[in-house]
Amino acid sequence: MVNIERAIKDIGRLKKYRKNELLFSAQQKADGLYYVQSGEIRVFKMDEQGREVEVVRLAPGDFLGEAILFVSSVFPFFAQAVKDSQVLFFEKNKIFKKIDKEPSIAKFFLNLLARKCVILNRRIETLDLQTVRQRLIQYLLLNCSGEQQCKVELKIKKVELAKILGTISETLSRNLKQLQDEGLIEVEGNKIHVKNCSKLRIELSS
Amino acid sequence: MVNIERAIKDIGRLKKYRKNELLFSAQQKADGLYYVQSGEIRVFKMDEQGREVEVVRLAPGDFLGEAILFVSSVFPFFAQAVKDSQVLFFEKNKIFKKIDKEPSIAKFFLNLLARKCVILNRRIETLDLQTVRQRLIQYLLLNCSGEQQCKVELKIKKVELAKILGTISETLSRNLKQLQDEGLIEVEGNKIHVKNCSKLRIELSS
DNA sequence: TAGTTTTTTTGACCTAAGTCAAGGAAATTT
DNA sequence: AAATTTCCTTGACTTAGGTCAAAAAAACTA
Repeated sequence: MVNIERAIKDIGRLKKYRKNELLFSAQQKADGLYYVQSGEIRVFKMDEQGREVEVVRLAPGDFLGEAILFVSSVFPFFAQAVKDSQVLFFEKNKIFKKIDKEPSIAKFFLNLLARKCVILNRRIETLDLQTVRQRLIQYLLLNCSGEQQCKVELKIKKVELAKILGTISETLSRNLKQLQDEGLIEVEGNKIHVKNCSKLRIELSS
Repeated sequence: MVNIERAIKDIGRLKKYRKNELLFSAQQKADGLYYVQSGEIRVFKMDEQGREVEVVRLAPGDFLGEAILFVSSVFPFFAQAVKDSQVLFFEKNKIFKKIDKEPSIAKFFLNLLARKCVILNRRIETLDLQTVRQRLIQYLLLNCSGEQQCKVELKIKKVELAKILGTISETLSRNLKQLQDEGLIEVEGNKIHVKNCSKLRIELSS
């Protein structure tokens, strides 16, 4: 697997973007995919009023445009560097040529897309839960470290977490307080200590 | 592309299931993927209380287990024939061997997974909309036929549609009525005539 | 066609969660 | 350390949408 990773990076071309620079715009032909090496990339859409609606933020290690590439069309969103960033750009033609010669490359991308599907499915399952409380609990359980020490350290702002959970910061704040009052968690800044995993788990499935 | 489809079907093994028969159970090792040729397959999970929670229903032409296969693990759900059904079963090993010899097969599956990602993304976008009304409008706009004749013929029960929209049938019913009272649509059984597409489109993006 | 079952709609009621507005608390900047 | 800005929490209010119960309408079955 290590060799494959290297083989793949070999086809990539290093690109550097300064803060606020656009990687690409919506409607632009998707002629490749990106891999974030450093920095931070903001992916967003634009609504009819011209307001920007953030879709996701990418950290080092994340891919961008994998799915679009293999359905061959245009990007449905914008991508912009939030900080100075380095990305690898993989040209569509190069990838396809490489796949023809090297099946393991194909398997790498198959695995990449499959994992993406799994992540998206999990996201849908979360959004399908009715209450913010349930979605928050699910988030905590999925993100807390090992069985014993159930701790979650938020690496994003609470406004962002609220968006992920399909709600707003006020409601998130109230729900966190509620769970704390019930003695189920302990909130301290951006660290959340889950005190009763099993009780939370039971609540999710009832 | 036709040849590829045929090549793929060649690796598949025809399997027949009678009504109510299980294709596989949760936790069972995912050693292949399925393609529905005829009949109807119900995919569901089981919660801690042993209640069945339906995930999706598959019609002829649908694939099942594509994503799971390429992350190599166990099925996270059950699959059961709702009617007598015929499916093609593709063994994992065979697919992987074929991919090694035939890159176009790899591309077929890459495309399949990529399209799945796009569908899942669209689903998430829908669920991210706050109100049932918005989600319903989005559904109508995405599913109505050509520009001129904006008609939607529901091929599923309204209870099912409600689930897709992340709500319940009562709320769906009320929302349909509301839109009708506003003169935006005309409901007649399972046919919905969208009378003012542009007005609906504007509402979505405000 | 009458009877039975399934699906959809309607009504009354209530709670989760959104909006608006205002304080606090952190983090940054000067 | 004071001043700003950004982020988070709280309170009062309102509403979308869920629950329960029952009626109406469709779809089957005999």
